[in-house]
Amino acid sequence: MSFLPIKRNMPSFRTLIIMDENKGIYNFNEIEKKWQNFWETNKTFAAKDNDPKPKYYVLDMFPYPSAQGLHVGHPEGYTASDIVARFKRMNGFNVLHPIGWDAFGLPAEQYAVKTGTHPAITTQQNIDNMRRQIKALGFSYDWDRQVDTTDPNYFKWTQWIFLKLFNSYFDETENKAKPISELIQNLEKEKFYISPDGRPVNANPIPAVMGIPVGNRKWAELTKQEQQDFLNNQRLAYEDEVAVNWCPELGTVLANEEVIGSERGGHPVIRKPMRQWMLRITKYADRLEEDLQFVDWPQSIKKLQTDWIGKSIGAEVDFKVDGFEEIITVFTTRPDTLFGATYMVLAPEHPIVDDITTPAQKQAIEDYKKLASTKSDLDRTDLAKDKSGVFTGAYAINPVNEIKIPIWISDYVLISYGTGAIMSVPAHDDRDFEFAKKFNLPIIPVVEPKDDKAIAEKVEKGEYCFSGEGIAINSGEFTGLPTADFKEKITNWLDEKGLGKKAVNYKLRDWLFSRQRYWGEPFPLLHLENGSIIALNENDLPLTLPETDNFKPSDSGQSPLAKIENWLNVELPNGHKAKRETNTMPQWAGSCWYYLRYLDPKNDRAAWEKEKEKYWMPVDLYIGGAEHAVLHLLYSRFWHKLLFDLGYVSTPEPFKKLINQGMILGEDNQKMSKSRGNVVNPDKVIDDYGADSMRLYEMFMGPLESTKPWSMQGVEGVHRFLNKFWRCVVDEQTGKLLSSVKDVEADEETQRLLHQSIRKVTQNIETFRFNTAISQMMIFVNHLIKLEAKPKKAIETFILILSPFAPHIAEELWHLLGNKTTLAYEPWPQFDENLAKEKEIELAVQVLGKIKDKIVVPFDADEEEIKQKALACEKVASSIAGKEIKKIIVIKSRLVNIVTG
RNA sequence: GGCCGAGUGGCGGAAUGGCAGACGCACGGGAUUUAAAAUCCCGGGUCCGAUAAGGGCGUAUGGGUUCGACUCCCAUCUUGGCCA
Repeated sequence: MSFLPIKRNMPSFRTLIIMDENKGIYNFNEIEKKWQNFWETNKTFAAKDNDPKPKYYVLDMFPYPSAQGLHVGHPEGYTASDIVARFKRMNGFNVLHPIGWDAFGLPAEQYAVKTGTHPAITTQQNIDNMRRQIKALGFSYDWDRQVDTTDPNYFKWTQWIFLKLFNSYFDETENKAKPISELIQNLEKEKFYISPDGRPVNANPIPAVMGIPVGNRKWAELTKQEQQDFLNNQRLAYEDEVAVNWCPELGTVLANEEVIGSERGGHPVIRKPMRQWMLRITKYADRLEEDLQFVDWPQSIKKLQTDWIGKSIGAEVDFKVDGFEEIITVFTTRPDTLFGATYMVLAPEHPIVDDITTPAQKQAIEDYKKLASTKSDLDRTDLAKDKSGVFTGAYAINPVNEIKIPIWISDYVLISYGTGAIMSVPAHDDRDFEFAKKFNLPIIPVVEPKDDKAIAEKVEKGEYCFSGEGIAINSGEFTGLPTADFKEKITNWLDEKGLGKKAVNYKLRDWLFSRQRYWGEPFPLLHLENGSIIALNENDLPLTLPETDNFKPSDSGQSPLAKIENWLNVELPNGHKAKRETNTMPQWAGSCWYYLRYLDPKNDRAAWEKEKEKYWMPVDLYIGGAEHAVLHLLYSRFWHKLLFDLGYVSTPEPFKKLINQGMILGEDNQKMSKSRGNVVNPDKVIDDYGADSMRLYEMFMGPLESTKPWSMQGVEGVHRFLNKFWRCVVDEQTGKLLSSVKDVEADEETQRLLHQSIRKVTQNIETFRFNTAISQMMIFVNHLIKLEAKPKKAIETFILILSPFAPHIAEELWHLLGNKTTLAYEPWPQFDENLAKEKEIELAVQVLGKIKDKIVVPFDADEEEIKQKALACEKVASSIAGKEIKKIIVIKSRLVNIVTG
């Protein structure tokens, strides 16, 4: 007999236990390891392609393998999806439930800059660690389908999709992408001409009769350079000189969406014009917005995307500049306020600024431009800040009344929105109003609010800014029109006079797709000496990263790749020299399509096999954090639509149903962070309480989608529940089946509770309300433990409904009850409504909605019987004495309400 | 500033028009133990009653709809998230 310290269900307490007498305690560490090994060696959760069973694809947002490892927030979503995956398997579905690694990214690269360790090494270590952690939680992933975005066998296909973007154009008439080779063919055959504004247009059907429309040109008439430029203007991936968010500290540009994060990280961002790769996501703006109606996503996420796309309908209006040839075009959603435009504002970066600035203003304008370039869009549009700006000295002419209005520059106008120029209507736009007040510019009211007289008066005096709709005033021949009519009339009027046209504008910008980094997918492109760009052949993919030990970006904004000469310089088979593109793709690239690679992860001939795609897609359930509401989800949908247009995928949308798990706060109710010291380590929780307790607790905390604080004592609570159930089945001394577990028929109450539990757990899993499912299971176990003779059949059934939540203990007990194989594919128990019914029910008896008494009636009592019994109550009788009974409301199984007069 | 969500015991939460506080945590009392841990039993929204019986009040605040409101509507306050 030996005395050994055993880790048990008392994490903070070490004790000596006589081992022989405790063979049967709930040793979660051992059990969990055992079943994890079992599942792995038996490939229990391998998904079968082309199985006759109905398919179900449950996807988790794959993690970035950080050095910190798993956070307790990760297993929340992962547990929820795992419960659904296991539930669906038991319900006869062929389930695809994969995981992988979104492994490119800045942290590994920054670590490399600091230490010289290659990011691939750091990344691999982090993946190994995180995989260990995830495996320790017992998720039912098909591990043979893992993907790693940094693996050349993976990013080969990321590059392949990039080539699809590069080699496609967007056909406006069909509203879809097509191979650019088709466009070239049509141009060569002169089915298409090129319009004066550089768009491909259908050639006239009867050219012999009609001739070429004025201004249109044939492809052959263009110079080589013009052809190149034209194609670059059509490609869905194109190079452009844009004012970017340059972050000197990170040594890279950032997408607009990323700037906020960077600023929170304390890295300032400045505006800087640079040559960049862009993706023409704006071509898909309408479809990205419209197709949201087909997906089952939270309303809030759909709205975020709609707002991000930011479609607005208005007009483009041309303003002449007094004394110059140039014309300034502005976009406005309120063309009805044109008569109230008293000045114009250009973004400081607007190309016309230098041309029109008068000598006297030159210095002031220069200084202001410099100042503005150091601010990000966020700083510039911040309403809380003071408006600033400088007069250029030039005047524009308002096309509706020929009045000269001063042209200013100000950083509240962004070059990236609309045309980079606005007409200012201070009477009806808050920011214009503030600006006009500050610089003493005239305010002319042109819209009168309909209902509120007091406000109307103030608006007329120029004391109040009214941005709503109303009736036009001071607007020449248009005076008296309601806003909506006015908009339409003036837009037509402008169009007729050639002064403007109807226009749609989007907040969504083309996607800035290049980063000046090492640790990302290289672009499969070559720059020839003559300045043209050619794409690598698909057969030449993957283009891998060169080895180096210097990961520092240059100060000029070039990627570390630009310094690696033997990779950079290429000689083509024809002897021409070329340089590789030195930018790399942003982290979003790999995550844009990973859900497709899971379908066929080892395929080296194609990104995925079409048949497999047809079988598995779309993703039925996608669970992940709400922080990806606009970025990842919008980008993926964009790529998916491209692939759909080109025929590589069969569904227009990738993710059918989406659920966001809520945030988990620290025990102090604050966001978990290292600096606060409130971070919970999943390894420690699993060590002390086991994976099953961890999983169960994460689901028991509250509704999946809400934010909620962590509580170690809460973990202990669910751990006690598992322990209790263990003791319902296992003799703690011997480790054998408890002698009170017998092959007996369950009594009526046990039967009822069991079927109520099956019903509740089934329904709750279907509606993702895991917390109440667990409560119900606790109620059942609280009952079961009191039974002298515990019916074996009922226990078996209960194990099955517990198994998606706590799979290890379920498998172990299932095995102990004499079952020979895994329960992962056992049929899900069905409930019987009759058995779940209560025999007698208690009803509350109310008089005028106030509870007076309670009665007990048989389940199937009819209304009349219930009424009589309710009226017979003594307390009821006394409170209705002397009053007329108007009606009696009977809600079966709930209550009776007696309404008196 | 805009949009979205949330406010229920000491705490996490349950009840989505029908008995408010299921289930769990923490707490108090008891059993078991030499003692503890673990386990089991009992208790509990709050106020007035005596520690009882009984009753009043109670789901952020104020109003409304309804036989009946935590639940629906309007306003206000607080708070979280996202965006600017």
